[in-house]
Amino acid sequence: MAERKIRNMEEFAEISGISRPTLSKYFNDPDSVRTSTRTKIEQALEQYDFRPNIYAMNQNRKMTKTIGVVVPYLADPFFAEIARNLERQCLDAGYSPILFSSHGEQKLENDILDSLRSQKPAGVLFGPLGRASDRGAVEKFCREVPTVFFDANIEGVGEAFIGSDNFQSVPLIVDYLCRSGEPPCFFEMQPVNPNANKRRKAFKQAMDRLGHEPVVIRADGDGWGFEEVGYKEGLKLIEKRQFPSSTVLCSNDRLAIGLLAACFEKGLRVGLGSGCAMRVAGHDDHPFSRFTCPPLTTVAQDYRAITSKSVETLFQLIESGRDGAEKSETLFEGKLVMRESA
Amino acid sequence: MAERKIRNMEEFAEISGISRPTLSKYFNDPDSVRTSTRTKIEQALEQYDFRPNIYAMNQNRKMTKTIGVVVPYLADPFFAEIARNLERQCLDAGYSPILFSSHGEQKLENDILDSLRSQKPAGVLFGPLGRASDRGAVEKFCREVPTVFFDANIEGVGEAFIGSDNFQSVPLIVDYLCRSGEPPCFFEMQPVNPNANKRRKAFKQAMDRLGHEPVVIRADGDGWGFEEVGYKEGLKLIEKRQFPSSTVLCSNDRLAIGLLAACFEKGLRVGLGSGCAMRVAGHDDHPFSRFTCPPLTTVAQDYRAITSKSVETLFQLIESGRDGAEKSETLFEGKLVMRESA
DNA sequence: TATGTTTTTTTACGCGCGTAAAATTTAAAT
DNA sequence: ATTTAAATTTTACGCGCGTAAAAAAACATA
Repeated sequence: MAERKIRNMEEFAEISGISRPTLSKYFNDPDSVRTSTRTKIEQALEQYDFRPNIYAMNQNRKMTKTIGVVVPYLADPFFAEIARNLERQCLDAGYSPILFSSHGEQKLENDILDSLRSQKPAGVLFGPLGRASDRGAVEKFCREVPTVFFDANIEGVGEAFIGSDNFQSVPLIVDYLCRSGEPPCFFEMQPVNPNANKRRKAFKQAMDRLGHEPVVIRADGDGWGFEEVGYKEGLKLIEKRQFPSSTVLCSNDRLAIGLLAACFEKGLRVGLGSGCAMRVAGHDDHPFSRFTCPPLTTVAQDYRAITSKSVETLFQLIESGRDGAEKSETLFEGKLVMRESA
Repeated sequence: MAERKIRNMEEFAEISGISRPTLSKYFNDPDSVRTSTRTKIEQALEQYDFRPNIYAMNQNRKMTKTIGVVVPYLADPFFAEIARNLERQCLDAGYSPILFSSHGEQKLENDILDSLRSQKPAGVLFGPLGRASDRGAVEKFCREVPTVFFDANIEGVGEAFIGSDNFQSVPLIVDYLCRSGEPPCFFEMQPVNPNANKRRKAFKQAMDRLGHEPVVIRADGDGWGFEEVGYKEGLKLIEKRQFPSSTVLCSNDRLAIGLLAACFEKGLRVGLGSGCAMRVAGHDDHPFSRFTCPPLTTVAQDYRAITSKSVETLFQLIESGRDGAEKSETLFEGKLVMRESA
């Protein structure tokens, strides 16, 4: 290594004995040059460690090798995990992911889209805020940049959506709860995205099908501090004895975590055994749900599948060009995760 | 808005009536032009929405407006929170933060530094892996890019370090635990960074000072799956009745969360009241610690202060240039957070 | 060896903007 | 009104690389 400092591709062409245009081709796609020249380049690369100036590279390329990854709320480990998987898969495919979090704020989401647009990314993997998203801004963005939505859909926008099949996953756990004890009520908060709405609907359908009255409790509070809402509203409801059932299916795990804290504070034992006053279940299999007290029964989203499919879909889109095909939607099934809370 | 599509600064100069070099100045620093011209520009900007090509901008600028933010493990909400604060403060100061997570892997951390270097950032806010960091790679990086370390220090590298004063925070909670019940033992895992070591030392010192035997339990397991380690090792220790004290001070909250799960599973009631078999305390005031069962007694890191100071320090560094000054180190005090677990 | 095909080299231009220098205008101060 | 300082315009060049076109070289095939 070392020897002379290489300042640009011109100099690297000199010392490697390969012409600059060929080098340019190589750095754009290593497989686009003959193997013999490729090895020559890579040998020189080991000796002199040179990296082309990314700014000069991207300036005239119609398409960069950048992939934008946008999640609605990064402080949620669920999205952190998803982001991590998406990042890695982009990296493996030779792209450069850049990660953004909207932190639950519309303004931030719009700013991200703006700054993203000016980076001319090859494509974007977009987990939108949902209800709080600025549809107009998102539409405009998607017209310019190939976009795959995950987690939450925005109808009619973007090239594809990959998510979970709430109409499969929710009945799954409703069935389980009904056959193992008192039929559940549904505990939700102000819906932040379409998933929340679908889960409520799916709950109602499933309960109807089983011949039970579907009772939904809507907690006050909004934003992305789900645990807080679950806790505070849980406390209130317990105090007023307003839970219509001792079995509570929460719209998501984070809400359930908050509710568990409330139950604990109120001395209500949660679980299935005798001596338990309540059962609490969630949805998503949040990374921390294994460590709640008691461990949370929930239905796991297949986020491996979701991330893989999202990335694959985007790459196909990028390689084949946007051929005006209809938006594709892929939903993965959830798996019941039985733990001690219900 | 709209009318004609502006393709570059040249065209924007035409329609705005401002010369291109002045526009260039404006986009680099809006305050560097006369207010009258500034308003002219901003009026035109509202009409025609034009954004200079970032790649062309950064190509020849010696210094970009980019700030790298690197955290060791983003799936940890503690770091997610820190990252969020850092991001926002960079944004507010007119810089563009780009976020990276090393996901606990040295290779990834090195890759990040590599890709970061090629982006010529104005500076980097760096939360290193710690023990797993590649000192040589980090040193090399810091020679090229102004770097402020936070959370974990790497001695002798970078321009500044901002973190918590473990030798204040740990005695704080040790004192509390000792005066409110049985003196604690210290539960740690393979240290991932200097903080872990310092906390152990601080524990020993504090116990010595109070005239108690300082007993440390080292859990097997490494990596960043702290809850898992705390849970599994906790189970083992409880089964074998090897906890030397019924009061356990954990090296951090995530470990404590795992231990709480183990206690719950083993039917050990945690808390201070009568009828409680154990007391468990943590360190950091992790965002989820409020929602554990029971809520976790811990000592809060002042991450507001840490992030603010980190960003301020970096900006000073950037503006004043690196004048070979000695590395500065700032430590903030922790605050005792008494909840029900101890 | 001759032929056709693929790859590389040579040459040359352009991208969009930074920036330096000199000329000019504007604002502030006397 | 005059002087002085500061900001802006004009002009011009350069950054590092993408990329197109034509010429040359390398390879494949018969």
